[in-house]
Parts: sequence; C-alpha cells; structure tokens
Amino acid sequence: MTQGKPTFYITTPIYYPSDNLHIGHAYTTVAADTMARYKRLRGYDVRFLTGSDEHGQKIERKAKEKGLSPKAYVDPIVDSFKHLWNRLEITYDDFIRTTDERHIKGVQEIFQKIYDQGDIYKSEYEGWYCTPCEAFWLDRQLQKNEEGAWLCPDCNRPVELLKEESYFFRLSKYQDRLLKHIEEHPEFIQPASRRNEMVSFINQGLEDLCVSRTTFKWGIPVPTNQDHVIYVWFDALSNYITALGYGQAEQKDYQRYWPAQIHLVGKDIVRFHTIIWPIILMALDEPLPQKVFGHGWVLLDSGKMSKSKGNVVDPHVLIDRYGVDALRYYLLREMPSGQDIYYSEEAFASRLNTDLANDLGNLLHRSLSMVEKFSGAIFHVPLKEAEGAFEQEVQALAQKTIDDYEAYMERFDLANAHGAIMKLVSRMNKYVDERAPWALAKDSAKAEELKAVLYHMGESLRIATILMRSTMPNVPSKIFEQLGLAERKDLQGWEALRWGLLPEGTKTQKGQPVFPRIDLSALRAEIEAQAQADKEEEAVDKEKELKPIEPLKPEISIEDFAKLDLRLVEVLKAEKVPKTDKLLQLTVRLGDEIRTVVSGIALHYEPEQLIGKKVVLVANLKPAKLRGIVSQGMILAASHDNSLEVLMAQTDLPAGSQVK
RNA sequence: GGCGGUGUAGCUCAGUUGGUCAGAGCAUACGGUUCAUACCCGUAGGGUCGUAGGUUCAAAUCCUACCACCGCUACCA
Repeated sequence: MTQGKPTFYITTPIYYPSDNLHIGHAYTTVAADTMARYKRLRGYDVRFLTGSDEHGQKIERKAKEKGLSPKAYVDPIVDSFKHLWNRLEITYDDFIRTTDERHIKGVQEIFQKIYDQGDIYKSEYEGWYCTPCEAFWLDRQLQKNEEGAWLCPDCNRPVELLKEESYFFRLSKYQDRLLKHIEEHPEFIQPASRRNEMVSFINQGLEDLCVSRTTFKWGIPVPTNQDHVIYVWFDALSNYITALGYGQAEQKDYQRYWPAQIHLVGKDIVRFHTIIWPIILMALDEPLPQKVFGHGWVLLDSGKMSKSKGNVVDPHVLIDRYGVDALRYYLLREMPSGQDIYYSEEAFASRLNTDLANDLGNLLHRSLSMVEKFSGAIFHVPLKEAEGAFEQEVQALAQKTIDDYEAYMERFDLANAHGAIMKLVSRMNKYVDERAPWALAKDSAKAEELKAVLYHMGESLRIATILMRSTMPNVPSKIFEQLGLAERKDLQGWEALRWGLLPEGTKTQKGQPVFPRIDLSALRAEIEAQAQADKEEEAVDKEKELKPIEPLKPEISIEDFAKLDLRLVEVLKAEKVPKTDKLLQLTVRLGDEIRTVVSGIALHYEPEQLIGKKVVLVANLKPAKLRGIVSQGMILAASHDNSLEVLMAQTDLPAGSQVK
C-alpha cells in the first residue's frame, strides 16, 4: 500500500509523568506534528512517535506517598498527556510507554546484546545523586553552596553520596567514532551552536556511563541480574527503536522506518541524544538518526518554565480561549529556530490579531464580500489579456511562497516558513488596494479586469490555505468551504499548489470570520486583574507554606561532632575576590591569630556588612586554595532556596570562643 | 578561568563572500481608502549598527582590546 513511498520518521521526547504538561511541551509536540502533517501532505510514508517515560525513583516515591502502585499512579497522568495531544490534534502514529511490554522486552534485548559483547561491564559506582532529578553527577559537575553542601547542577538541591554495584556502558570506547561521525555529518546536530558545544564536550573526554541502579525497583530489570534496574537514559532513549519493534519478534516497522529522519528535542537534552544515544546505536551496530534538532525553550518573564517552579501556562486554557489553530500557529510562528521565546498572553493575542484576524481572516472575508457584491458570489477565470503587471507579480510571489515555505520546512525553520505564508497574505491585501475592485466594478469596460482581480484573491487564498494545513487542523477546511471548494479535495492538497486551478464558476459561501479579533485592552485589564489576584494569593500561600526540608544526613556520634572545632571570630576585613561572583575574602581574628578565609557569600553580603561582626568559623578545617587564595577555615551560614544568612553572635563574646 | 555565541530604530529581530546594508514586523503619529473583523494601504520616526582603537579607497560586515548578556565546560571548603 505505502510501498515505494519515501519514509519519514519523526519523534518527540517521551515526557515524564510527574506533573502536568505546559506550553513548552506543547511546542515540541506541535512542531513535530506540523512536520509530520507536512510530510504526509507531500506524500511521505510518515511515522510520528511520542510517548511517556514512566520509570524511576521519583515516580516510585510519589506513588508510594499516594499509596498506589507506580503504574496506577502514572496511568491517569499518561491519559492526561493523550488528552492534551488530542485537544491539540496531534496526529501521532504511535504512543510508546516505557512500561509497555514491547519496550521492556526491547530494552532488555538491547542491554543484553551490548553486555554480551563486553561494552557493558559490572563495577562499583560511588557518586553524588540528586533524588528529585534522578541523576548521578560527577564531582566536577556539582555546585557547592555557601555552607559547603554539594548541590545538583540542574535543580540546585543537595545531592547525596551513594555507593552501589552498577553496570557501566563503555562510552569512552566509541568517543572517536562519534566525533568523526559528527564532523562528517554537519546536519546531525542542529542548530550548529549545539553541535559545537557537543564537540567540545566530547573533546574533554567521555567517561563510562552508569546504566543501572539498585536504589529503587521501579524500572526495567537487568535481564541477568534482577537486583538491578536499567537506568534512565538507556531505558528512555531506546524507545525510539523499541517502538518500531527492535528486539522483538516483529521488526517490519524497524526495517522500514529506522533510521529516524529527526529526533526533535529540547536543548536541555541534546547531549543525551547526541552522545549516549548514538553510542548505544553504534554498540548495536545500527545506523544513527539523521538529525537531532534541539529547539529553544518557551520562557516566562519569571524565568524558565519548569514543574518545580510551578509557573506553568496551561495549554488547555489557551485552547479554550483562542482555539487550537491559533495556539499552534502562535507557537510555531514565534519560536525562532533554535532560540528561546518569552511567552506572554498579550504577545500571543497580538500575533493572533495581526496575522490571523487582520491579515489572513480579513483578506478572506473582504475577498468573499467583493465576490458576492461584484460577481454574484462566483469566481470567474479571467482572460489572459486582463492580467497586468500586478497579476504577474502576485503569481510569481505565490510560487516563491511555495518554494520558500518548503525550503524553510526542510531546514526545520518553522518561524520563517510561517512568515513566508504571511508575506503572501500581506502582499494580497496591498494588491486589493492597488487594484481597487470597487472602482473596477463601477466601470463595465473593466469587467474582465475585475474578474482577474477577484480570481487572484481567491487563488492566493487557496494556495496560502494549503500551506497552512500542516499547522492548522481546523480552519483550512472552513476556508475551503467559504471559497466554495469544500467538495474539491483535489484542489486542497500539495499537488494542487499550482497557480490557476481555481475552477470557473466556483460558488463562494461567505461565513463568519474564521479568526475573530481579540479585544486587547480587555485582555490587558484581565491580565492585570489576574496578576493582582495571583500576587495576593501568593502572599497568603507563602505564609502558610511549610516547605519540605532537605533530607537529614546519617546519624553521627558525639565523638564525630567533637572532631569539629568551631570558633567565634571577628571579621577585620572583607573584600570581593576579583573576577568572581560569589567569593569574599575575609580576614578574621581568632584570639590573636589572624586568618584568611574565602567564603562564597558575595551574592548575599556586601563586604562592609561583615566588618566587625563575630561569625562562626570551622577552625580546624584543612586549608584549601580557592582562586589562588589559601582559605584557612570556613564560615557557617544558613541558607534556604536563594536566601542566605551568616550566623553571627549577638553579644560581645571574645573572638576565639568555642562554639559547641 | 576555557570554548562558543550575542549586543542593529521604543519592542522583537533580518542583515550572504566588506562598497544603495542602515532594513522588516509590531507599537506610535499623520494621511488615504471603503470591499472588509475600527480592517486594509501609504508616509514619518532622524537608530554614533555595545565601547575604544586598527586594517582598507570603503566596515554593522575583517582585526585587537574592553564592557554587558547568554550557552557549554571548569572552579566556587
């Protein structure tokens, strides 16, 4: 049936069901869907995959808190994913869950194969683990906060030191091959800035990757060792091929669709997709995907959107308010290729008004009004002689628009692809003005010219609407209907992207405007009111809220504590360490001894605020060099989130007093 | 600290290999039109193209230094 057609396999990341999805996820999936629809329209045999990444300690814990099995906890969340994708009219061909039997089987096959050939080996892993992020971090990746606790570089929460027997994947063995591949295939990592980052990352040397865990159970067991669970990236990335049947009995789809044309991912996970994943495939001796495209983030004024910050924008609300077509258009039109955008509802509404309501919607509406008034609601094919320079220009631009759109889409430059369509629409509005059909209508000698003008308006709209079909699931068919082409499916497809197909006698059916204008001033007022309400609510919440504290460290004895020698010291001098953000160099007095201490508190204290104060020093800490300065001890401070306070004595105890 | 990137009109940004490159869209002001969803069309705004040098007949476009911001990476007792 579809034999012989070129295939196009596109994927989104599989999303983690720990919270609701926000418009950032919506962007990724809408972008992939638009590309999938575009390729289908162009006649490709498309396979579009999305899914959910359901394993891991975090899910296990959350489920336990709710008294549910992990699967039972995750099921409704996964349903909510599918519900959102349905509302956004995402036409995925397959939705893979990492809890699917097919995936589990496939991952175990993959793991076993690589293990058997010696690229996975058992060793012992000791490392810093961030529970919320479910990630181990290398020493050199960690950040240290002001009181010396190691922090996760991702979420800035404290990490724990864990030791366990683990399986390791020999990334290092494939390092050179990977680098060579990246250099020989410049299109493999897009955009180029990401490629450069990955190249420099690889050049620093890859360390073998820990690919199993024993600290939790909720995952895919290592086939030959049930104490171990296969860890996140090995599990998650494999979805792209297990969904096609890899490692299972039926591999027809794998034969057909692999390698993928594109993995669309957020820029934060480019590294995993361009280093770990290709190396897994190399170890399997399978071909690599053609392209990994790392898109930017949808940002809010208050910072990156993330689940933990809670500042999400609910796509459902936006769909209710503006409709799916408008939301999809906005996201794709505004996000510059590979860059971030700042989302605001006002910008969204403004874009909707200018592009869709004023330009496209209004062009349709005014065109049909004129056809009704001047031509009895019928399009006529004009005589060639009636076409002048303006008509030539319009026809040429229509063809250029098609070419540009296709060129941009091939480069995954969705913003410019949509911009190209709007250029045609804008030109047509100007064309109407230039040709003034209402004037032509008054002169019976210009009847043929009038036909030509109306025809060019209709034909441009038909072409622009075809180009919008990949983006907009609903409105195009309404436009075709109003143009009188509802029954002519043959004039709505990619093969109909040629000038002059609008048939003689087409009867228009003007309807309601397809994109109603948004009242911006009302919206601004509403946003204002909402912001005010949020603020008040937030203030109340803040008072009530008891944030969970960081987990306690293991118990110690009094002897352990006695090893610490804490002393009160007087700060004599304080100055910023040059070329650092966080470091202050303090000169402190301990009895009659003068010491230098470097402390990472510059973000919270001006040097003057500390001079003369009595602070607590870990006096017997082994000295260490920081930025070339020997730090003889460490100053104690309390911190929470982004606030920090250095502990100070309130009375006039002498410098050198013990703290215990 | 290393590597890379960015800094152009009020806002968002285009500007290939140096010579109509000083631009587009939005916003604003004024004018026009009436077919249209107070829409569309036109005109204007005088932005030292981050700063300071340099190369060149000629630089937003090349070089150097510096400043600011961003990304990756390292460091942060």
